[in-house]
Amino acid sequence: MSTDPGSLPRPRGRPRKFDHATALDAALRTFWTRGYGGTSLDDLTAAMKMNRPSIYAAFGNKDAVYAAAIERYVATIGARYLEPLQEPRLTEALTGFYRNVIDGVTGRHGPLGCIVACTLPAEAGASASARRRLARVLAQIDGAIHARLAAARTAGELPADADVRVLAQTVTSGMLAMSVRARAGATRANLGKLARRFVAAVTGATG
Amino acid sequence: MSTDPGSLPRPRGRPRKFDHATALDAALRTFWTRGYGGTSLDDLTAAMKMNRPSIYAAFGNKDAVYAAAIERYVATIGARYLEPLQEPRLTEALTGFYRNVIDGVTGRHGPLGCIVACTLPAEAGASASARRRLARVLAQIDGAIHARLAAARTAGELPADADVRVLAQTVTSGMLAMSVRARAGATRANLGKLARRFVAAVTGATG
DNA sequence: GTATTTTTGTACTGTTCGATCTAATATTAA
DNA sequence: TTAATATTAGATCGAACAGTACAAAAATAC
Repeated sequence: MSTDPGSLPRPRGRPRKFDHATALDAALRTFWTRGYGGTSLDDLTAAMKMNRPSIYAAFGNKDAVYAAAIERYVATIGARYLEPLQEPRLTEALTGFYRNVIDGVTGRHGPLGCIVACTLPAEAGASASARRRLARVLAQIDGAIHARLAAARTAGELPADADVRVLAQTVTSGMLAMSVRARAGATRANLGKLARRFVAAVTGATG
Repeated sequence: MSTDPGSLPRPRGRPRKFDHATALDAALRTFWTRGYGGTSLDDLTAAMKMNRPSIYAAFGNKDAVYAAAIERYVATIGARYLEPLQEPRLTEALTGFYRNVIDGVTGRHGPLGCIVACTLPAEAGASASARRRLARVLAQIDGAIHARLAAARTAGELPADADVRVLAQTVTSGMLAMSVRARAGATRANLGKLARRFVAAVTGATG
């Protein structure tokens, strides 16, 4: 789409050598692996293939790159986790959710675990902004799952008196735990069993 | 007990100014709050009230202090979490487990969350030893709960075909998630509801 | 062409990092 | 008292850190 002849004319100065999204993905991977404190600007310049002034001009300081990386993770990989929630039947929606989570945290497409569950809590202990960011992301996921469970309750797939707020937090909790376990080296098969247990616990099936 | 007249004679040189356990507790609190990468040796000297050479003589390097702090956490606070598992009835055992977890992670006796769930995963992404340490602690907790669930199954409190291995991982998963949620500011009341849901999910009660 | 604008690449800033060297200090043993 | 021993305290090491100044480079505008 950048080669669209009808798009805006090229800007004035020397053209950028980097692609914003590609560079941010590289930064994401680095923070995801090494955490915030374990990532240096030399690590970032190497991974992003940008020199320091370019990074500062494009993103701000190190904190801002980390924040942008978290947002990128949520908008891309996190969003993929939530996609299966649109499945018509609740059991399949939750099973698909966990399937995508397990696929995302077991290292096939990136580092082990999830950048939110594995690196943000470490920063949240001393940084109020990190704590707020963590709370916001958790609330976002809880909210998305809560909406799906409320719909399931309306559809009669859950008891009318089910506390869907707590159930939604239970589903998210399974995801957080799987992320930490994957970071420790848990196998896909093991996490799959755990996922079935969580699905059964929420839908009420006897697992 | 250090004033016991029958104890060993005082060692030869200048007496130590610090108490080992007290200094380690101070280091634990610091790592727990700020994470490994966020804690500097200046932070440690200030918290432990020891100068650098004394820290190095007593513990080794920064990594060794962190490792000792994790072990101290597991042996003291972590052990307290597991104590209620000795309750005769499974529901009370698990309820007590989560009660102690919530008490431990919501900041009344220390920083928010748990040093294992909130700081170790960040290091585990780039450090094989941290990953092994994380895996070992998780296996330890899973194992303790597994033993309790196996006993409950024998006692008829769980179905004979219950997969107590996965159920144990489910219980631990609840703890991990509560730790991360507490780090983000979750209230005791909220975590209490979540705990009841986890207990019900494992014991089979309809929650 | 020439001027203007924006990015790049390198060198550099002062600071902070983990770790150590050295000497003063405080105890026991003889 | 004297010697031996172990810890404390402060200074200091080279390396790594986050962030920036500055000039060369590469494009557009006129």
